[in-house]
Amino acid sequence: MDKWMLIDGNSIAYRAFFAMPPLTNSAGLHTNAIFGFTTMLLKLLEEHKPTHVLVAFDAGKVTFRHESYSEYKGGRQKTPPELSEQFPVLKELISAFGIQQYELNGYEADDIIGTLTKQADEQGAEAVVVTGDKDLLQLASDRVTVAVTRKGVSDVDLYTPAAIDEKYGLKPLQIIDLKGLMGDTSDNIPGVPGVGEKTALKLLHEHGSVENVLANLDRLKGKLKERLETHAGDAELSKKLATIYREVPLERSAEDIRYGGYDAAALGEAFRRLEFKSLSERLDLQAEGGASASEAKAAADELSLKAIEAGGDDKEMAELLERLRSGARHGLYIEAIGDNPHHVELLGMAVALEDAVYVLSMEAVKDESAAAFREWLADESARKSGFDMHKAELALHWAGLKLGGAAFDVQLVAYLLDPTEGSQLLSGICERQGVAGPSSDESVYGKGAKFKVPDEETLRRHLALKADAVRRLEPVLTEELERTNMKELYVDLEQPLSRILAGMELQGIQVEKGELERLGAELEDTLTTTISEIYQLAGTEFKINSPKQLGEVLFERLGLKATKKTKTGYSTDAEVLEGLAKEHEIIPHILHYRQLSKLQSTYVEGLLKEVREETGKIHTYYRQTIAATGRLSSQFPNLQNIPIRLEEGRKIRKAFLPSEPGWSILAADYSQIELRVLAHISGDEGLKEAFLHDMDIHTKTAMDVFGVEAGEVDANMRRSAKAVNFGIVYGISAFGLSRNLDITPTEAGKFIEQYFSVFQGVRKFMDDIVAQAKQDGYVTTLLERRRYLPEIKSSNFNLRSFAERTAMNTPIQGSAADIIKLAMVHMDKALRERGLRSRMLLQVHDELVFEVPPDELETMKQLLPEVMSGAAKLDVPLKADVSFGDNWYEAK
DNA sequence: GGCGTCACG
DNA sequence: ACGTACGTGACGCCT
Repeated sequence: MDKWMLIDGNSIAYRAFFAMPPLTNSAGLHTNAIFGFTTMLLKLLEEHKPTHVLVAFDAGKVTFRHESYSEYKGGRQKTPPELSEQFPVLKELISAFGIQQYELNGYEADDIIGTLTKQADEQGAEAVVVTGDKDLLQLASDRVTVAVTRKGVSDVDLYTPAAIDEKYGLKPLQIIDLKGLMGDTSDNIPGVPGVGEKTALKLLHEHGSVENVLANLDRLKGKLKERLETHAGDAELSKKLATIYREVPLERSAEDIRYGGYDAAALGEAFRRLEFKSLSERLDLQAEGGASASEAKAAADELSLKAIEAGGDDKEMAELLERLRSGARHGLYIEAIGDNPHHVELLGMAVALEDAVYVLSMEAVKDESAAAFREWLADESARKSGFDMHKAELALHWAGLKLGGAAFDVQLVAYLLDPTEGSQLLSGICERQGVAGPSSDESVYGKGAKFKVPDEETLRRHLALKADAVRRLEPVLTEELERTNMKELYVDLEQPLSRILAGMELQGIQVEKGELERLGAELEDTLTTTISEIYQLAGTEFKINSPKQLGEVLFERLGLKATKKTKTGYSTDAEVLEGLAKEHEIIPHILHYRQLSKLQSTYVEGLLKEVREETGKIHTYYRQTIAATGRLSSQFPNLQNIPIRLEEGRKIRKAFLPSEPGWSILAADYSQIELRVLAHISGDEGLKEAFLHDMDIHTKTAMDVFGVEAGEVDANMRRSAKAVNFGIVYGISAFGLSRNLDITPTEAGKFIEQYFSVFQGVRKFMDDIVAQAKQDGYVTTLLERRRYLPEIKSSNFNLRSFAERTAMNTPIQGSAADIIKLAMVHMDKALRERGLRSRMLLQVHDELVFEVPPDELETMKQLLPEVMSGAAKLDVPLKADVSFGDNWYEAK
């Protein structure tokens, strides 16, 4: 039977563009969308073996839809130039594939595809529609399947009418009604405000269509009814806009789009120009009967999967161990479910070898027959390749198991290769690297309330695919690390650090619940009186924590003047309130309330919930693959934002203690590390001079900017200079500085100009780094950590400006992060070499916190600042100030 | 789940 | 003319 494949060209190109990391050939042409498109195309051709193929594109800016709604697709971001330049090349490539493409003025690709599926249906052919846009689900029928890309491009979900029914409980055509109610921001289709997918589905399950919903409004009530009444017209219009037109006057016949395979010579040439080496090799291999990308996936599907269960035949276990002990290249995957690794559920693990994947249930791992396997897991000298072994190490620890010898971590390496990639999921990493991978966790487990562990067979297969993906990713990622000069950063810094972090987290920090509870009780008292004062002054009771209600009280009931608004209403943030402080007696009380309630909910109640009953300790989780600059982040709870600036909050730190009697908390923080880094990388003579003489940098800046002597710098001048210094580190703008100092942008601009005329090396650095980012597409830190800034070439002012500030800030913040990470690795080594019992507990970006036995206090007071300042050799000295006490509060 | 707010460096 | 300072995480409210 004939099978037509109809591809929504614009949609897939867009998806590919945003799913792939930036990629250019040596001529400077961006190629990531083309690469993603091609990877997907190859896979689809292999999987579906279509007899007819067509790629449809949108043509022109105006379609018939604009006649009924001129705002259609309005407000949409302009196609980034990095993508537009790829379209002509993509179209050539599609021709080299021997595939027909088609566009028609006044119609969108959807309409062309809709018309063709109708024709396919009439001719009794099957069709598969490929798109990134769920709107096209309306085309599904007995013969038409819609393949929608899932989080990127290389994976698709196949929607038949049955699948649509299962997922949405709707018939394909009702997708139009769904969109009519929900709207679609990306196409500027309004829908009904406040109606999202959930509400829309509920309405449609009950009434079937937009028209029926509107006809039965009397059966609804409240806000929803109101909104549907007000926006009935929008809903009807939106439905109309979402309806695909299936009578496009096409000038193509079925015969025109018959697919006869690609022209190897033309395609080879196109790949060479694009510098798609891996794709080229795959196709060459394919010509010789080797494995193509899609065949690799097929091979993965046919993995030889060996399930190892508790009390089972131990022949396979013996076989696995023998091969692991011989150092066979492998991929290890340990499935830990849950966000907090100190409280996860382990579902099993898998070890992939070249020709087989062994999947072990947790019972099997804990079984007496698996003693040798556990020994291998724990063996520090047995090199392991895995995925997020940091989390795995914690999870296994709490399950009474050890993980040692982590040597290659796919997640950590993927983070280094592109730290801005939101979540480093294995499925996404595979996609970006063009390697066959597992389905997304979400599709296997579901999410949120629907989370469910699947049947054994599905689970085993999922784990097997993950372990196998890890095994196949290792060489690919290693090559990437080398290409980007980050091998050393990984091997000598990030990988060892991940083990140190796990150690700190497992150690935990002692917290005295009694102290928190005392503070909580005090807060409670003050809160109670503050609340009643606020109610009294407002003349009404309301939820002070609700910005909506607070706004109504302040700006409507009390008639204060609203100075700023947010998306949803009045802004009531501290800046606004401080501006109103003199206008009404209630304002200081509200500010006070805010401060106390933050302390109570986040720091007293929040922290109390995190204290482990058995040990009285809090175990945070440092995340090494989140921050785009290379910093760590801390979760469950966040111990990097414990109050310090205001005395009331600072008292929280009294609850953090050493875990052994008589020990001390020792802390050391870098002094002005970011400005010292700036002095180093900019080479600015004035700035270097200041640090070589260990001057107060803000006073020195004030002297130079205001042209006065040290004695003439008053508090206000120093404050301004300090703000300028912050601004410099953040990637200065007159607007930002003006807001911070509460002066006009013009005045701020003068400050900045004055600063740059004194610190000319800094100005040069700022100019150069932006130019370099534009040229290379990325910036780097001291240790070659990389951050891509594709938006630096954007034609959108905001996006571009943001990227420029990031280009200035990331080398500074990121190098500072590199340095303290180095200090952690050096410190860990120093402690072990000297046989010290002191323990590293916390890192707070420029500060390290230890617990120290009394007999080591003197040693540590020397050693710690020494190691920290010696972590990197810069053109200016690094300085660390050390302090200690009986708790974290006292160590100041 | 999105938003506003606020804690830290 | 544009309209933001850089990097994070947690809480309460509201829909």
